[in-house]
Amino acid sequence: MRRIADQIGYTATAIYHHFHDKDALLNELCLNDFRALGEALHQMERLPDPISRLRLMGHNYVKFALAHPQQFRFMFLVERPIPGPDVITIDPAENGYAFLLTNVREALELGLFRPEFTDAEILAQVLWAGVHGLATIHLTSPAKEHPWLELRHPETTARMMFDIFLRGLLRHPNF
Amino acid sequence: MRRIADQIGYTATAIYHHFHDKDALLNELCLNDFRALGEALHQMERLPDPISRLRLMGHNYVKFALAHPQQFRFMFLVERPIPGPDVITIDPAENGYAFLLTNVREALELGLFRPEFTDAEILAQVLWAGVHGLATIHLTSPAKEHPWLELRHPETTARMMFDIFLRGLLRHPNF
DNA sequence: CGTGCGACCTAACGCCGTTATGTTACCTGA
DNA sequence: TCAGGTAACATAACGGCGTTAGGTCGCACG
Repeated sequence: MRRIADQIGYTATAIYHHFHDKDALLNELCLNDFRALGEALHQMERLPDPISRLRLMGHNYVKFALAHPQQFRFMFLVERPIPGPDVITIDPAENGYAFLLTNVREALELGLFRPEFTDAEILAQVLWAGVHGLATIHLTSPAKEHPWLELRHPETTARMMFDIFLRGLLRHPNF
Repeated sequence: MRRIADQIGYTATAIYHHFHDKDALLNELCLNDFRALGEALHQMERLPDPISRLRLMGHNYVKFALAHPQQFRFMFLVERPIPGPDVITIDPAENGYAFLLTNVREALELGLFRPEFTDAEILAQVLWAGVHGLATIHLTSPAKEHPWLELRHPETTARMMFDIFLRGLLRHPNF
């Protein structure tokens, strides 16, 4: 808090007139990052094909994590009292998960997936887990330090992951 | 450190005679957890089929994370100076990733995967990312607090993830 | 013109990791 | 046998942290 205060030209106590405590401040900053991620995800030329949109979303997710490692770590890897239900909006334009869900639903309704897949929620979570795990590993792994782990280029790995996922998911894989 | 010392019946400074600083102590504990994870992963009836082994490994990974959330968080989600290359062994029996890698290699050599897949390392990382992301999401998500995210049962999600992965990977999916 | 209030400060509290400086019990070699 | 070294602890204190109590100042408003 003192260091933040120094950087913005105030004393630490001044911050407490605007935020209840450190967590409240961090949550506010974190919420900002979530909005940035949501924007990064749905910021794409409005592709007609939901499958292409899913691909691009995954790509953007990994790209965001690698381009803004501090923010990503901050959003998902730092233990912090979770913000109340009120602060995270449900608008797909801002909430990345909701946006993912609508795209999965669209693909489901178009009958693009194999018939055994019917639950959009669980499919969305499988897809999210894939890219999230990839991002997390690349952000937290002691990469260069340990020769037994040769981390492949994240975007290449992501592309391969999408290929595997989609071949497993799609009724008629066209690649 | 003071609280740890209290719990073990010593003063905080006594700890500094056995560990250089707090990080050294935490790294030692963390290493312990990594060994436990490695053991949990390769602790399976020696299945003849590498695909079944991969499935079971993934299942065990998620199960470990959910059964020992503190340890898992501690291993992967807590920022901490990374331990030197010397402390993590390369023996597949202890190192979970190495064990994953050998199983992927075996499946590759048996020609179980589609021909476009040749790099064991990148395949292992895709598989790891999947279960790791799933575990991470379930350990860090504000789950019940946010109605817009209906987290499905992790083991069910994991099974569906394996099905999708394997259908995308295998030359002859038999399910 | 007085009052209230928001924005900010100084000083201090209690907690934390860490260190300087003992103290004690035991082992070891002449 | 005993002097000296050493391992295993302790006490007291340091600096830094988040946080709070209390005070100052300027401005809006009846």
